[in-house]
Amino acid sequence: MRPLLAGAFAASSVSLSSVCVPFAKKGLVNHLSKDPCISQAREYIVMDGNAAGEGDDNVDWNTEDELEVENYPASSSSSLTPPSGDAASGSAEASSSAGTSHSKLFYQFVGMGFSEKLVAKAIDEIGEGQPDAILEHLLTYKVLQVLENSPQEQDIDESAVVKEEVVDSDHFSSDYEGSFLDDLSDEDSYSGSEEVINPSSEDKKLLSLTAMGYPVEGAYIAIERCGPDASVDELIDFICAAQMSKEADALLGPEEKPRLLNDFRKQKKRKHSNCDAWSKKRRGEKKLLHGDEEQIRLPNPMIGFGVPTESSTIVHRTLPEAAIGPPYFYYENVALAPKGVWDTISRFLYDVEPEFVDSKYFCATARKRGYVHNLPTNNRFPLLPLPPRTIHEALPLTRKWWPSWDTRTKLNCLQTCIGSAKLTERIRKALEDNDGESEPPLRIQKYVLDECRKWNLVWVGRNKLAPLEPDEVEMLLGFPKNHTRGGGISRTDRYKSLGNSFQVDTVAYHLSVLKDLFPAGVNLLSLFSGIGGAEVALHRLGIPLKNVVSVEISEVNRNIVRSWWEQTNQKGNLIHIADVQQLNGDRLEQLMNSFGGFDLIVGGSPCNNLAGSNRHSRDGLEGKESSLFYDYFRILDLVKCIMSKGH
DNA sequence: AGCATCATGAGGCATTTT
DNA sequence: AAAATGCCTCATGATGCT
Repeated sequence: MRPLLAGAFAASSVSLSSVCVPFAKKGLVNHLSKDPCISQAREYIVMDGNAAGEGDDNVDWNTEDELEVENYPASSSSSLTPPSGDAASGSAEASSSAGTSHSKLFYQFVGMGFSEKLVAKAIDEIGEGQPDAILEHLLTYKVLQVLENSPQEQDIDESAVVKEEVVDSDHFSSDYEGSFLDDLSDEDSYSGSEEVINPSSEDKKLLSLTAMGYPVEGAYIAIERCGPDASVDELIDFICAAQMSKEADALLGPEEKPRLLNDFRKQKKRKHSNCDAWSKKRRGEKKLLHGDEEQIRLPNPMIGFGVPTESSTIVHRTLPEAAIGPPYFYYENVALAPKGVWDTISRFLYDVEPEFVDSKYFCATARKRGYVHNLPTNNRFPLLPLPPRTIHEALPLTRKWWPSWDTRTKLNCLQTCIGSAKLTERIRKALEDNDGESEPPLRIQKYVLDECRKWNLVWVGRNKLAPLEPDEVEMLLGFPKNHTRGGGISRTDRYKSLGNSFQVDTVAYHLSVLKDLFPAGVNLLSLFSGIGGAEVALHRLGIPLKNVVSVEISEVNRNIVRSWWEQTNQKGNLIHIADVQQLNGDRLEQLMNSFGGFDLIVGGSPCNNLAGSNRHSRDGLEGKESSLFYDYFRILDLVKCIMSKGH
């Protein structure tokens, strides 16, 4: 069910029941009722000016022209340049605002598997303020449509799919039909003729359940697990049982000792096996046994597909067809995201298994991150010289004051804030109270160590602890000294920009395989560039940067990258773009035409709604900033389409 | 307005104990 | 098994200063 889905939006409109499921599950429905995307949509309507009142007809993004535009990222063959010539040459404001207005709520529903036309219509009729109502509407509409046996909408969708097939035929080639059928049938139909029948019954059950007040996601999961033959009563039983024993998830792991890699591959094999064989029955059994859906789990130790220091077995992996480049892509975010986030990310990014790596295997500080990429994994090599691997090596001056009872050898994750002076003062007082002894009491040791670990404090004097200096953070993360210094950036912003950045040695190790592949250099699209972690990594690897399109919202960060670019005597071109949401297909195509496409797309989208340190708005992938992940996917998919079109 | 400073837990996994 | 404990986390918002 997966490959096509991520491959193009159009695919998601094929079959509601099979495609919609993964996106309707955990969190999405709930998150939709939160405000970020909705408020943005509201803002847009207000700004748009022509939405006088709640009228259905006045919202211009539902006109036919706009629908044409909406379709272009999906059915790319029809037009990557919108059909209306004036749209291409139109003002930047007009085209970009039309693009951004759909990017959140609209794309979320489209991502759930509803056709763009349906979604636009539903949003138009109901309004952005009631996402749940929109969802219900979409489900109801789909069911009614099937019941009434009016294939109009489906005809439209299928035609869209046919277009897609033409475009992506080289990607899917012989595999295409298999995965496509997989997508359509998924759970049941052994022959294409049943496709219409069974989904309808499932949808009917779904509608019944939701009408009875059961949550949509629960109903979906129940149907998925109990199979299409289950009665409504059975489904209700399942939902109740699931609610009563939520801890069933915990059973997921024990016997599957091997790391995530193996789990994941097991899971994936079924998808790539022939479409007929792996029956829903088998799948249902497994899922019933294990409680909830299979989830991506973090490996232990967190060394991904291998790190230079740990002599591990060489890992081979098979990428899903849809994931294979060009271009190469590399996506990064925090490993310890809320449940289900990485499942969603992986699903969008062509079902590529995330590589979870802790940078403590590369340097003196921990940094647990997940990387989704389609790069080769053999013959990687690390940056030289190897960075210091312990605190003592990295910060030799602290050794003199480091007490024996502080057994830390690695720092914890470098974040965006540092410990306060009040805190280090409190610690100093507590230590001085027992200064006569050779060692402070265990209770004090415990207190001090807890604070040291929490705030990454280091010993700079007798009883004196301090947070790291910005240049020390630069060094630990693999950036050149003073990389973020000067040029109008404040100290606070330095910590923030650094805390949000890559660990260069880690990323460079992954990107090192590109050196042989692109001896003449790469064209790089760098989304959410920040302070240029990817650029620095490639440069230090000795991979020439030919053309770099860097998208970064923060002006101080852009200045940092610009400054670095000039100081390192780059021969290529650096093009800065501020807002990732303003980057549309036209602009991309224009850029790519000028230098022949991108070789690599790198990006780490905002983590602040995912990170554990966030007390206020850890809203998950649908959070205000973290939902920009969907723009990474959107742009990556656009580039893929454009690249395949060009060849 | 910009900057620095400070206080503010929960979620989730792993490990240990009961 | 189940409960308790340990441990870690690319942060936000309020406040006061210049």
